[in-house]
Amino acid sequence: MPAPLMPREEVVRRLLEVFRGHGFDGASLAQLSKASGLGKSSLYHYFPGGKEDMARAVLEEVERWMAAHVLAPLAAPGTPARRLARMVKALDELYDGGRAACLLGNMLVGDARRLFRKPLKDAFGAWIEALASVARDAGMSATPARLWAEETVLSIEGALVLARGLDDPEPFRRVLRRLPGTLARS
Amino acid sequence: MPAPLMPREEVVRRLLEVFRGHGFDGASLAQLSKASGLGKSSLYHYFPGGKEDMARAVLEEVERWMAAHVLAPLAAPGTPARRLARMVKALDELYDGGRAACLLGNMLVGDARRLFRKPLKDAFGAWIEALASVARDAGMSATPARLWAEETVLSIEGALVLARGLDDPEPFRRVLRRLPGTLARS
DNA sequence: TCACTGTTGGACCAACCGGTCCAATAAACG
DNA sequence: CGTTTATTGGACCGGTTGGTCCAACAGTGA
Repeated sequence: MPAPLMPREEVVRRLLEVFRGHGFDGASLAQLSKASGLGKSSLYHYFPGGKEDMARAVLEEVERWMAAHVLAPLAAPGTPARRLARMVKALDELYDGGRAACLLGNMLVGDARRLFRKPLKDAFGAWIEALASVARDAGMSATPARLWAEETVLSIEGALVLARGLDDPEPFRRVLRRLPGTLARS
Repeated sequence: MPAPLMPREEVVRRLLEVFRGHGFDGASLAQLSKASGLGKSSLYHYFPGGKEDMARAVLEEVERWMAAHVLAPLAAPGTPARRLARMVKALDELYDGGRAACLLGNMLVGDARRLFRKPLKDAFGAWIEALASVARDAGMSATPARLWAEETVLSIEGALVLARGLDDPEPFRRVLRRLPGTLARS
């Protein structure tokens, strides 16, 4: 029983890059195979359900990543500003300073949206709830906290779209830079 | 020389719906043919360059639509608030109250982004410039006006993403509702 | 009426799609 | 060392892709 040459986690991470760049429909098995360095057979060994399975694993990886680098820091002890700052730093890396697209956002296009409606909804929902919790800790009452949280996620997603549209990562960086201030000012 | 049964404009509008729902990669010729009611041959008569040509025509149609329903109202005489309100109304219809996706946004995924980089950049750029002009008319100086304009576009795009992610058009409606106020307050 | 001509459907094509299969491999164990 | 077995590459499958082609069509002008 030979150990796998590449840990499944690493495979998933490579698949993620393909889906993130091309979306679900646009990601072909040939690309997925090339990017992962695995033959089709090995790919189907890891993911018996084919492309849909791969995308599902990628989404779960994103959920894990979010839990570790976004939800956990937001829920950790510390001042709201400090907790937000840790999320900002993680997002800046995840999105390569505004140069990379959002996997979740790209999964909302075409068949993928129907296929992954629930995990997508849950991911956005969890993110918003974690942010709202921080806002409440900063003294906001429930409803404004929720609205601020939605607006925050919305700004980040919108910034990624605009950054790709204008071919300039600046809008994304500006949104991240301003983010902590929006909490204090509200 | 028989007149075309369907004006080219109407064909393009039908193709738009397919691209907007499935993105460029996800839109197949079979879907495009069915949605337009045209056989492949007729489709290639209208668009000799194939799918890329169709997408280009769709993008041009969007540019025309934007010019008529967004840029023109924003540049028209009237108070800034009134001009903004007219754009808001148009956008609310275009995006079906937050239930429909953004064609421009979906064109940023996969090969399409490379293919249509320039028209996409121009479309976003023109939109932002028209908004910035309104902001300047409202008394803002150049730089804040530009920032406000970018933030406005970013909020709309982000709201569309979030609305689709949460499966709830409310974030989009809220952004539109609040939009006029953001100008006054800045 | 009839030739003309822009338009049409759909057969057809090679290439690629997602997916299956199996012989060959190579670490672990006896 | 040989057996076992999880893992592997890649040939292969039917179906679909984007794209081509052409015979038939239907208004128009003479």
